[in-house]
Order: sequence, then structure tokens, then C-alpha cells
Amino acid sequence: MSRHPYHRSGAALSGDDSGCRILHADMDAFYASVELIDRPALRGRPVIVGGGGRAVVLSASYEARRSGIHAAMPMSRARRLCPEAVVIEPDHDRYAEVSHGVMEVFRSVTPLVEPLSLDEAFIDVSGAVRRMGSPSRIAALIRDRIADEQRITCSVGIATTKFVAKLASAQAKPDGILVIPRDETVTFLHGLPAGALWGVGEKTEQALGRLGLLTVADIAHTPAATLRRALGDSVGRQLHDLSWGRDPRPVVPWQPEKSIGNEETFGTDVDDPEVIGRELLRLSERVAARARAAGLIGRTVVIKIRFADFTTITRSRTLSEYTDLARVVHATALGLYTRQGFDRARLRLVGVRLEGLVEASAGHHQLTLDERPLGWREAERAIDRASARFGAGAVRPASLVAQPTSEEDTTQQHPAPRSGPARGPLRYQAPPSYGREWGDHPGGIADRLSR
DNA sequence: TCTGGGGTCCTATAGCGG
DNA sequence: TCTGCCGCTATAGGACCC
Repeated sequence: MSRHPYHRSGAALSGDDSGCRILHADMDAFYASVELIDRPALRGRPVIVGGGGRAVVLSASYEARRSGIHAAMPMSRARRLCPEAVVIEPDHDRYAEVSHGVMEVFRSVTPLVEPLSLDEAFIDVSGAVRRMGSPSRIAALIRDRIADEQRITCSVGIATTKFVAKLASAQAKPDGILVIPRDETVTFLHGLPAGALWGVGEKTEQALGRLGLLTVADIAHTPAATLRRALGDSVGRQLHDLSWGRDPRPVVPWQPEKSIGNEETFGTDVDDPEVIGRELLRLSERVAARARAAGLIGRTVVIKIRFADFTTITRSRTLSEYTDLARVVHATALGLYTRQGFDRARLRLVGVRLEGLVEASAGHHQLTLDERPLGWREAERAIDRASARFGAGAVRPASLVAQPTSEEDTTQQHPAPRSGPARGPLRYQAPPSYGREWGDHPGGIADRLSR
């Protein structure tokens, strides 16, 4: 595959990377590229990765992008724009697997790797240049190894700060390297539109436009106080700093998770409180299982409701005790939902999130008066072990077990159950194929797997 | 044209205790 | 006792990022 070292910008051609210790590496059209590894016959054709129904485009090959398709575009529109495109359902496990290989390449250079998502990371090469050569040389090495080992291409930006390195990798795409030398940073930045700045999305760009600020240079030459008044203290200050290339943020290899959430858009809008209650239960199950898997407990439960007209609200409650139990998360979520009295409003989406996370080992959990020593905690941990052995969903609350009929399949990937109470006590039960022994009774799964 | 799902951070507001 | 101020916490919403 072709390489375009130092392409495009005049600044890059000088290639003076001394002092440029931050790399930003970004896989090119990551999901689509991974799909092409296993389907080489599709190379050169427009490929879109995304789901059906109300899904959006997750990734598009560069051939598809030429038709105007981009990530986050509704799939329905993408199909219209490019009817000949090959549409592929996303396979997140596969992307995670390739991502792991990519991150390993980065970490073979230095432990100072800060992943931003599955397909991109900042790399601080300060400690690696004596051993491995200049930042440009390290970047070339990384790109070669990823191409050889993972069979995908990536672009790398090299600069003195994270923010500029990220802009550089975007400019280098696809399959390129771009160095922004220290003394050319401001010139590079000032040639960009305001929307290129980190933190400038649609709304902020509009606000800047109303002030007549269309480029990064415009922002740089506006007094910081004016920006702070117009955009708020934090955003105003940040944009002014970034416009002059000031970005002191270090590369941080690990940061604690602050919240865990799951949400789901219904295939068609739903107004049945029973269906919504069951969905809240399913989401609570997933959230709590993820918290337990991560060894985290949380104290604030947030529900998110999106109405048919797309207006979105959140409601939250902070508990007196930390929890990682689906039973507690669900009861709280359901309480928040029913308290609103939505009266059969048509909902497009519901979500559940657990915030205020701390390490479970930190000892924040206290037994409440009605909590048995071998109770729900052990039952849910046993379910985790069953899921690990027999697959996710091997054991589920009884109200989620029954098979749906097609017309009741209201969600995109996860069928809503046919019947069963959405509220009341949670009873865990295995699907019929697992037999009676997998129930939640003494001697059943909770008991046996906790031994 | 009809808008996913996972997050983080910031701001405003309100209540509370000192 | 009342009022104002301050800091803290909880809550809700919004913007943004990938």
C-alpha cells in the first residue's frame, strides 16, 4: 500500500521533529478496514459498517466517503446516497481483538500510551528516542508493524502537544505521517477553520460564527475575556489557549472510569410501561454486570429517556450505599421512571447509567439491615460465573426469559420478552434448555457456582 | 433526513448547614 | 431570630468526542 510521508503541508516537508514528543496514531476507517481483512474481494468497493433500522454509520471505506457518507450519518440516508455500497453488520469483538494488537505495538515502544478509543491513541515517545530514533522514525516503525501484523493502515501526527498531534494525524489521512515542527505550530493552527479546535462542535461553531470568528486565527486574535463571556469561562479559556498551541495535558496511560451505562433505541417507539420496565431491567443487568466485571461500585443511578420527538431528559438518584447489584440499580431506575408519570408517552430510547464509581475493594459497601450474608450479591456473582462459562444471558431474570414473538421484538438487537412482570421481585432463571437445576433455589446455580 | 451508543466535562440551580 | 454569604452536594441539561 502506498505511503505518503510528510505529504500535503509545507510545514511537514521540513520534517524537523526535534521536540515533537507526542504522537497521535489513528487507524484509517478502522471498522471498515478490519472487515476488509477477512473480505479482500471488497477492496476498492464502497463499504459501510453499520446496523439496520435506526442505526447510524459506524465506519465507511474511503470509496464510500466519496459518495458523501461519513460516520454518524443515519444508515437510511447512507444507503440512499450510495445504493451500491456493501453494508456490513458491526462485529465489535473482532474490532476489539485487532485494537488489542495495535495497542500492543504502541506499548512495545513505550508504556506512555493513552488510548482514546479502539482505534486511536496518544503516545509520548520522550523516553524512546534515544533507543529507537527520532519521533518520525518511531512513527514509521509503528505504521510498518501495524501494516504487517494487523494488515490495516494508520496515520500518525507528530507534534509538541496532544491537540496538535491529533490535528496532524487527521491531516495526514489516509495512510500518512505529518510532522508539525515546534516553530511552525502557530502557522499551522491559524490556517484552520474554527471547527478544527478540540471542543468546537456544531453549537460552538455557530456561536463563534455569530461573533464573526471563522478561523483559528480569528479566535487567537480575540481577547480571552471576550471568548469567556461568549462561551463560558472554561470553553473560552481553552479555545484561546489551543488557538496559540498551548495544551499542557500530559499523556496519561490510565484514568479511572467515572461511569458505566447502557442505552437502547427501540426499533419503533414504545408507550407500554411494561415493555419499558423490562428494558430498564435488561439495561440494569448489563450495567451491574459490567461494574462487577470491572471491580467497581457506584452510588448514583441515572436514567435517560428520549421521547419520540427526540427531546431527551435524565433523572438521577444518589443512594445511601454504593452498589453493583442489578436488583438495586433496577429498583432505583424503575422508581425514577414511574415517579415521572409519563402516562404512556411514546419513548424512543431508554438508558441506565451508574455514576460515582469507586473500587469495590475500597470497602465502601456496607450491609443493609435486610441484606442476608449470602444474598443477592452472591447470586449475581454466581450469574457472572455462569455467563462466563455458558455465555452472556445463560441466566437471566425470569421476566426476561420467555421468547418474544416477532411483532413484540421492539428493540433492534435484543428482543423484548413476551410476558412477565417488569416490577416486583427479581427472580433469576436459566433458559429452559439449561434444565431445572439452574434455578435460583438453594442447591441451584447460585449455590453450586459459589463453591 | 432523521438523527446510535459509549462516555466526559461544564454550567446552572437549588437546598442545606455553618 | 433573621438575613446574607459561602461552600458543598445533588440534580438536570447540554455540548462534545469517538
